Amino acid sequence: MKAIKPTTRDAIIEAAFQIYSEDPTASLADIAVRAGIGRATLHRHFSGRDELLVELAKVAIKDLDDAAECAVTGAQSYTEALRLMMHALVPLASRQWFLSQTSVENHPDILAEYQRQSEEMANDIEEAKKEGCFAADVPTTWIVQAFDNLLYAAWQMVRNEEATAKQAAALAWRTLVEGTGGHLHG
Amino acid sequence: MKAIKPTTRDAIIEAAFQIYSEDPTASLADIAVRAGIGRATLHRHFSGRDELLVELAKVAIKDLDDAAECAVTGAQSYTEALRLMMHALVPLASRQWFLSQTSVENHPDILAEYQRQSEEMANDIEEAKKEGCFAADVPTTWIVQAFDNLLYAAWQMVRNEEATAKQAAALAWRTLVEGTGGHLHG
DNA sequence: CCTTCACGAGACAATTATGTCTCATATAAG
DNA sequence: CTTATATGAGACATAATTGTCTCGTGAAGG
Repeated sequence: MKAIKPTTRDAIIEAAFQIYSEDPTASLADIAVRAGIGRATLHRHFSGRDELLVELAKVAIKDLDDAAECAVTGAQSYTEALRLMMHALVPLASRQWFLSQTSVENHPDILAEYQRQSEEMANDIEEAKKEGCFAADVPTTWIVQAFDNLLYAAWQMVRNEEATAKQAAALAWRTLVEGTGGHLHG
Repeated sequence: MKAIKPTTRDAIIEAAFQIYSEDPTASLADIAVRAGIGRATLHRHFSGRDELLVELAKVAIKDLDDAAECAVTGAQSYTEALRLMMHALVPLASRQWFLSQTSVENHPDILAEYQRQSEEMANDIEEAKKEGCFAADVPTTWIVQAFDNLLYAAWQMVRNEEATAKQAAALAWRTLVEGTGGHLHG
């Protein structure tokens, strides 16, 4: 029961993330095709759409958590940690996207994890504020929103092949902190 | 045939925009309920989902175009026009959202209009660059992405009742131009 | 060679979404 | 009052999706 080859399961999950970010109305058959497997095999790994969605949420939270953790440990300040997080999260934007779009609000433990993650982000931003990275008169909730959406913007740039992940992340961070403005406030 | 009361049709379209932004997998029955009408009535106005989607795209483009036009005419510079557009578009973010998400790419005229709109936006940003609003070394495509996504971030703030439309639009514009940074570049 | 096991393909039923139809009702115009 | 029209409710058929099942295959391991 547990000896299922992990790559197939992973392929399903990755395909689901990809397709969901492109077309949220996609059917399970579409996901199976994208994963390069048969539809029956998908049902061997996940009893149905609900179970798959819950699993996607769990994986998304774990991947994002790991990436964030990894970024934070390599930083010597909250400001630097957030900058590293931007870079680490751009390739995982499909996960972030899934979590922000899907209403897994009925699953209490996933909702709790999601909220904990959000609070952690808000906390990091508050600390970065104290370090002088963000202006004190800008609401933290806005900075969180801006961070998430600029992250998504960076991902779109990469998807459109208009920038590399590194370039896009740098642009997103620069925009968040300094804006795209010219010399007017130098 | 043409004497259909406009309010019912409008109610359907508005309900569809709302529901679509919340749950893209919603059924036509869900839209009918949200619009406060019977499911059969929806089919009297739109032959099916395809026709509804095309109509939504047309309405979205028109609403956005009107709002943008109105904003531009009241401005004396491209920079000011873009700032006014941000304010004008926040309440219409569900339209922007729909256009960016839905794949109406099979409909040639809608696709053409959408691209024309995108190019116009890119052009306005290029002009604003010349006015000194945006740094020359930032790609225009990124500024477009950032504008759209910060617009969406502002809309989320309003939806979460964490800010008024005016406040959120001001935050989005400030972030786009100056960023959320502190005193580091004052 | 033989067994096991994950898999793909496809048949099948159940569920859901969609599109069409009829009928009764309400409302407004004549 | 009468008529035209938009509507809601609901029956109905069709199509799409979903979930379950069986069978044959091919590869891994004994």
